[in-house]
Amino acid sequence: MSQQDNRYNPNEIEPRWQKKWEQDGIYHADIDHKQKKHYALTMLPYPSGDLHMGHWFAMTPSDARARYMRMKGFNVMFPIGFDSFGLPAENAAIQRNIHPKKWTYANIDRMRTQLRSMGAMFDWRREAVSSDPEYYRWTQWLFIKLFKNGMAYRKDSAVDWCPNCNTTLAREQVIGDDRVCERCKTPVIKKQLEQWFFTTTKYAEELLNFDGIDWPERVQTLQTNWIHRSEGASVIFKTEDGDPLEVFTTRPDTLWGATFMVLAPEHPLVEKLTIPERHAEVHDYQEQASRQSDIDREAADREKTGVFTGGYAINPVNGERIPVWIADYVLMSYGTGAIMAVPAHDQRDFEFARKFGLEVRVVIQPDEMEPLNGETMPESVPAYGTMVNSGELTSTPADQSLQKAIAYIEKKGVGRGAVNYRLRDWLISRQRYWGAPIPMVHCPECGINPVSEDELPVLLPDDVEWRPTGESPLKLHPTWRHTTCPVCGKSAERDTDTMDTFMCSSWYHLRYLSPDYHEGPFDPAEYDYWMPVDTYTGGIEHATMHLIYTRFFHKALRDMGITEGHEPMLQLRNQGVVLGEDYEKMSKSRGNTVPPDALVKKYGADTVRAYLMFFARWDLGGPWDSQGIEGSARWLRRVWTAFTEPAKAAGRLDPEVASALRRKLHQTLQAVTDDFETFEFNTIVAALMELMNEMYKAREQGAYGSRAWEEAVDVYLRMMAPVAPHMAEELWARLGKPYSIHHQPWPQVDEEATREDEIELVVQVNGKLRDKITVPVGISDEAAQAAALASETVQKFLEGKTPRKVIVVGGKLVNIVV
RNA sequence: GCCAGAGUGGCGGAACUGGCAGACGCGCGCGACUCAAACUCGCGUGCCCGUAAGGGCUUGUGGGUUCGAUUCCCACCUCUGGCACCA
Repeated sequence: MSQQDNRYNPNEIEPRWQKKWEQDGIYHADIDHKQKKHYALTMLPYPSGDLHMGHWFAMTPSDARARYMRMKGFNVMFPIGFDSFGLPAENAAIQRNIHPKKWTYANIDRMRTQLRSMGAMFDWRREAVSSDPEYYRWTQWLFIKLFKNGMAYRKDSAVDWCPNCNTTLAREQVIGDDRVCERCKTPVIKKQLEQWFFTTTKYAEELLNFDGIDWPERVQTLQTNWIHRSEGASVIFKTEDGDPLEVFTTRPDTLWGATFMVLAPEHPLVEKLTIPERHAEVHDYQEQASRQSDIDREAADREKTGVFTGGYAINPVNGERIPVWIADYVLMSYGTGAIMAVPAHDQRDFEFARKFGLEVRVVIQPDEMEPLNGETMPESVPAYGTMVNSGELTSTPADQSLQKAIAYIEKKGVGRGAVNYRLRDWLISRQRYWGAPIPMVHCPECGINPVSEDELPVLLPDDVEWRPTGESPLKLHPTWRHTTCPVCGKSAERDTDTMDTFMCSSWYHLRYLSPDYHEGPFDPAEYDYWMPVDTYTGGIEHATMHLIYTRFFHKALRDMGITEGHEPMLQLRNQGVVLGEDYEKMSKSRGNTVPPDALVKKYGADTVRAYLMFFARWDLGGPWDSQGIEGSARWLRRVWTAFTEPAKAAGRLDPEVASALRRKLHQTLQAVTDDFETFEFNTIVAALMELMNEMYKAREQGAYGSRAWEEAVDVYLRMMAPVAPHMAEELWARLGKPYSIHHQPWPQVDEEATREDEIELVVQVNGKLRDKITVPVGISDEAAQAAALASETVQKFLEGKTPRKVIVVGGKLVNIVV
């Protein structure tokens, strides 16, 4: 072979193997009941145009892990697809006057090529594209199923609206302190609209339960906080007219301290409660509140505002007549939109009471405090204490007050213990074009009914004006919305909204099972074999969106008999974010993006993969370092040289060197195996680098060509195959080993070989390292102690004093205390 | 304010169950190869004092437990993320 042929040339090697793997279908995952299955899933990408570093960082370690599992003997399915409905396609259409479909599918084509360049083990036969009619047909079918089972419903309410995207958003898609749109970061506003919702709240309690799934603590916390369960009581007050006015409270033991009530300005009873003299004022306030953005309205430090309706309500525990106010600090969207105000024990109510001169009545007296005085107290006491001024319950101690209060209201029939959640139902309607049409028909006679299943999919028309007007583009289409009622057959109108794209991604893991299946969303045989997903990888930013939706979806489908089991994904692992070299988030506007394509061209995919696994902890991510990648490139070149060029120092091999090589090899194998299990990719590469350094030394000491060397090469290539699949395959082939390395089993650790026969005994005097002595493994504690005391250096530090105590840590360390 | 997560050399990061802090890599320094540069290879590289031998210090800060703490406990500081007038 010429010098030229021998050089490591990833640009020649990588496409060649990719082509061969594809031709041979070596990554096809088919049902095989003789093998244990492993469904490895990486979050599907949105086809935004180019694969960026974030995709590589998410996918290549996931791929390496999937490859490892395959070598461990699992039948691994690692599918890929595209979450291809969504706003960017429309925005591109508007900016560049190109059809969203054309833009999307061109991007998909480009990204397929880029994804192939990663050399991942994707089974492309299972690719699913959510904007394909054969995909969204089933998205629509699932919508209808949910509707028929009472889990999709319409509601008129104040919803979040993004004025830039011109569409409604789900509560989860409004983010941060300043309540901005998840996609475009524009502050959202409220609009009163009738929209479709899914009953996610029905599963609030179950979603809090993570038993049986191995998900990061962090995600569990985020979801738990998001769902925000609070325990308390629901209590029915009555207006003077006798209308029930239900409130939720976490402190039913403070009911006797309720000195007024506050309703959200939008509360339906406001109109009726308001006396004529107050009508104008109340109306003005309602107007003002409705115009305010959520940012203003929900700013916690804002001074309380509100107006008195002139109406009164009756406190059911003591029959007291208390004034009813409206204020924007009470939200229509949480609880019942009405609260009982207990100013003595709630800071918000306290501020409100002081501002408007309302009574502050103490009903809880903390045991360790001076008696509280409602008139003079400077702030509320959100307390734990003995009940006072509370009728029959006066003197109830703190630890029983809640329970007694609930029993009391239940006995009186004015309320009951209740649980409330912050989680809202999932708003699914979007007033945009590039999404799955909601398969419902509005008939003036028969109401709203689903399209009959055999007419699915309700196709998205190509010829629309997609400019965002605030109206659904489908509504503006001259003919599309006109149809006939599936019930009476008379003319009727289609729903012109499309679905939130999170709906498409809530079940894509099921479509991967059988993307060409026509009898249902997935083939039950495939489902039975592959589901649930064993390992799911993706970004943490989806914790309260996609990951809640997909869990909800699975549970809803389970209750309809479509899926089985309680959870769709057993194990979840999150990767962090690759930052730019300036430590800032990579973005085009900052100009700090690093294009993976250029790096692949310069270094090869294997180097890019290796560096992405090596440069940071996978779960944390970190700043890119364009010099750092040289280290990974160097490593691979060293491997190449070590395995392709004969050593200069061939010859006799010292048995010591051979067993040291075997020891290091099997120790590394142990470490690499452990790290694959725990997703610690950076130390996998580090361990392989370390072993290579040792192998270089052994090579120069005559190990080359020996049995130990052959074993090391064989095991080394298998270990690196998940990380650098192309180079491993190429070297494997050059060494005349059977195709393909990716069909080889993961090597077995030889425990015997990992054992050291000598150790360095660490000797400390008063906890400080003073000497290291080489002793045989398995040395007795007595012998270790004797050896330590015999050390000259130790004697020097003992300064003739007698040891007070000697601690021997078996085969590791001796600490002499004087 | 509440709930998570994280603070380790010039930099990215390592360290199993409380036992050699700084693996591996980047960068840097010295050397080999080369006419030269790049590549490659070898050696060194936490900080301070010291010519050296050697010594002292060191995992955000301050305490504690322990023979011994990056690791456990308490308090605090900083950063990141989430939630926040949620009754």
